[in-house]
Amino acid sequence: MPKEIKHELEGKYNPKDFEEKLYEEWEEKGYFKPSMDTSKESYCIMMPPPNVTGKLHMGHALDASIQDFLIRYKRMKGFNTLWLPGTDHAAISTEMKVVESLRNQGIKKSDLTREEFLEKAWDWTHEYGGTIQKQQRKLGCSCDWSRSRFTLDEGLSKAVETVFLKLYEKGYIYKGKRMINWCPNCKTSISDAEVEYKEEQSHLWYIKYPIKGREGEYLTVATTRPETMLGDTGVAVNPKDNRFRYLIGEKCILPLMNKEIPIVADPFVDMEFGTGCVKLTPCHDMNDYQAGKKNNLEFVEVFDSNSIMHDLIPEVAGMKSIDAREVIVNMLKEQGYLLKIEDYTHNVAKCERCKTTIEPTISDQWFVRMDELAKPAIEAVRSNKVRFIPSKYDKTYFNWMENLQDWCISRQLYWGHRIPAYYCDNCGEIHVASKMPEKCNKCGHTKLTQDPDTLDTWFSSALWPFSTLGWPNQTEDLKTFYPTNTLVTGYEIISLWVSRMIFSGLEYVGDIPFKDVIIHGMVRDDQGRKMSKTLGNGVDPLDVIEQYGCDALRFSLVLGITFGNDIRYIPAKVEQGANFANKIWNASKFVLSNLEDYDENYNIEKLCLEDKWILSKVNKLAKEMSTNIDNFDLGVATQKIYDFIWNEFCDWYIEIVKTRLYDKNCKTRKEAQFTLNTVLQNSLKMLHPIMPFITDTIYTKLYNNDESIMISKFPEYTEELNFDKEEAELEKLKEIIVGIRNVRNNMNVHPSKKSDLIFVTTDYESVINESEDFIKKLGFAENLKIQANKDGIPQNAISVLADGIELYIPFEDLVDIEEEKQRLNLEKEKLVAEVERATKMLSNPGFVNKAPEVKVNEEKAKLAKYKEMLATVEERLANM
RNA sequence: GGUCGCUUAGCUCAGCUGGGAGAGCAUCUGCCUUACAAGCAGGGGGUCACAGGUUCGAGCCCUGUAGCGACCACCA
Repeated sequence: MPKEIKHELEGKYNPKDFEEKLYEEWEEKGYFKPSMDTSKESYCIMMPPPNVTGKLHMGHALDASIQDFLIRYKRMKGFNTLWLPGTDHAAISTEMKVVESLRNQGIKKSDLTREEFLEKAWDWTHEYGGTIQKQQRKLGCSCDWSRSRFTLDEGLSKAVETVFLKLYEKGYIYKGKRMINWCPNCKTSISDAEVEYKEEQSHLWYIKYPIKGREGEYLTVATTRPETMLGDTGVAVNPKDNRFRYLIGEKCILPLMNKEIPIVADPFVDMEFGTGCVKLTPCHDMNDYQAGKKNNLEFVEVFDSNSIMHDLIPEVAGMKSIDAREVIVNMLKEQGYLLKIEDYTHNVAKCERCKTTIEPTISDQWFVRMDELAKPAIEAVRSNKVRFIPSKYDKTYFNWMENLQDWCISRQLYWGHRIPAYYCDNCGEIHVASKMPEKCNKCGHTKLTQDPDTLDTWFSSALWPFSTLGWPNQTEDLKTFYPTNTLVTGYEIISLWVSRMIFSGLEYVGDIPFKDVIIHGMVRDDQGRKMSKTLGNGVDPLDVIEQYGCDALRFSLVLGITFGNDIRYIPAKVEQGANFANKIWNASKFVLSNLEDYDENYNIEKLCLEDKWILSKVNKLAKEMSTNIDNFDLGVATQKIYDFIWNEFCDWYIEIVKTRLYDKNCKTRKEAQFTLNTVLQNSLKMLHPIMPFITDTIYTKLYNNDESIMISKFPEYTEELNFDKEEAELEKLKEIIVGIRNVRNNMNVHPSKKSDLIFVTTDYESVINESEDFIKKLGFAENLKIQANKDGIPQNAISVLADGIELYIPFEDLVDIEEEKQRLNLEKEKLVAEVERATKMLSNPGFVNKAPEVKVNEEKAKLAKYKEMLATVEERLANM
């Protein structure tokens, strides 16, 4: 039964009246779910999962606007469309927040058992997490919430475990001692990507290291961390450094420890910096670690993971390392080893989460060997199976993938996927399995303990494109939607996430995870600064929606967007979006109010010039927009539909057609109504992926049989609605009308003052006759006259010229001869310049011979036209 | 330090494989014309960072310079 539709819009444009309600309706009706019609091509986007702890920011709004644009477009194009949402457990980030909330209750993490802590963490997640998904609804995201996933849920954990076991079997996962970034506050290893550098004021301490067997000779090393000198096991110089070359292979004496350590050569040493000699502390510095391994140096730990000094010398044993520094510096000074102290500013590694200074530490961790995994992933992009848009990000990707270190995947956290490894309490044998083994398969001992560590949060997000579809099970969803089509994300996680999804998909599922990767920039404030808490310049998208509506925000984010570059959040652009929405609202209100007697029995043969013009335009636009969107030129597509609706449909067509609507007896009234209804509908459809709410609200009031614009068909180009001739003719009339407006504006004529219009033309008589009504209205005219020559035109009439039509406006009382002369002279000047330019181009043999013929002909036509117009102007001037 | 990018109207930005410089906002002028003053009609405003080069022709291609930015690496 068809529902009762009121074909009218009430009140002013107020997005709050309908946006939220409409979203609920869409969701209820199941429009967000894929059709699962397998005869149709499928289209799938996996939403980059925001952190459960996250709060919606402009970056999300941009991300969502782009993805929803593509999804709604493809859905309307008939694809079996899935946009799958979800959230990430965000290991360290969430754990920190939970720890903080416990602290506020007076509970320390160490007071709780692992199980108790996890219980608290889940409670916290259920209470505070997931608000971001509620917020995403306000953005109009048409994702299938019934398929929403969480990286810690059962299915995804199963995928994580499967991958871990597979990689371990293949020998790609191993456990080993390596130097990692240790955060003494979070008490976990963190990845390079989670380290940030901050400039800090410090000192350089210059210390004397005497050379063994050469009385009085010594090397001077400069260090920012004198306390680590107790763990020095070598001194390095550059092999090309002539000052020290003779000492390579010799030994020097480590002060305070009285220990012989070797002098080695290593090219990493910068001869220009400091003294050119570097003390090597392999346990507490990345470079020293590498150099230590290369040169087979001893590894001596100076302090433990809590920064408590080991008992290397009794004076500092048990102290915090930072306190030990003072003691050691004093001792060096007293014993005459300290040469000088210099002020020095340098970059210090900090934990991204808690801002604590990172301690490079050697520790037992799990790693993934990357060499074999990287190869096919590099090839996938090189062969264009996976495409970056814009393509310049290929380089970022290759640069990262070709210089990969093994990936440290273990974290000393509770919140995450626990590593499925079990150690025999007796012999220490490692068992990697999905369940705790009954007994040790080496010694038969029955007591085993699971590894306490969890996995890096990126380990699970790397599986996102297929774990969300049910992998490792061969589900219907997996078959239908994998590989997915488009990934939309920012450049900051190409290396952390995108690259890992690519090698994961290839390795585990045997196919790329997605075909196109759209990389958008960051949303910055109106001055180009990053939006940050500390600057307080962040703009909350929800506030913007509250003020202007979701449609306006979405419009502002995609208008003119070019991928790869950062964009600025400009409030004026949101206003532009709101104004646009308001314009559409009012235009639609007008259209609907003139459609009350709409009936479908219009006569297609009776379509007027302007009807064909606008139908032809909207028809072509459908093709252009599709091409643009298919090429991911979303900004261009948005600009085009905006221009069409405002500058063509509203400013011209509606104004033109008013005379036919107001006259109830007009013979072509029905055709006007048909055109209005059709063009408005098609425009709304094309705009829908950008501004979903207002378009559906209006669409359902118009005359059609669709339940919602969401499930209607995107307009397709059809040859039947291509009217090139009529388009050109109407453009000519527009030119004339603009000419009339110009004249009147220049002369300051009040709109209420009407005049006659005298057309001098032979070719356009029928066109002008047919369009008489609107030419009169838009041209402020009382009467129209058409004649083949200039007979009887008042001396002081003002001329307007268009290609093929001459128009005279007899402003008897108003025309000032001098003014008109001036105007004509200006016109003449312009035309002379045009003729000169065209002549010059056509007399240029290079142009005539080498430019495409079309261009040359175009230029010839222009020249002829300008010459003709110039002759007319000159004649008029002569007659004055 | 390595890599990539940016510089176009007062502001924020478009400008596709080279073929007469565009939008929005701001500004100026005239209009409350029965959808819309959150509007309508018109106007002004640009040596396309600078210097060379290629070309018949350069905002667009090449080289260099200056300023800005991002990513990666990180210096004891």
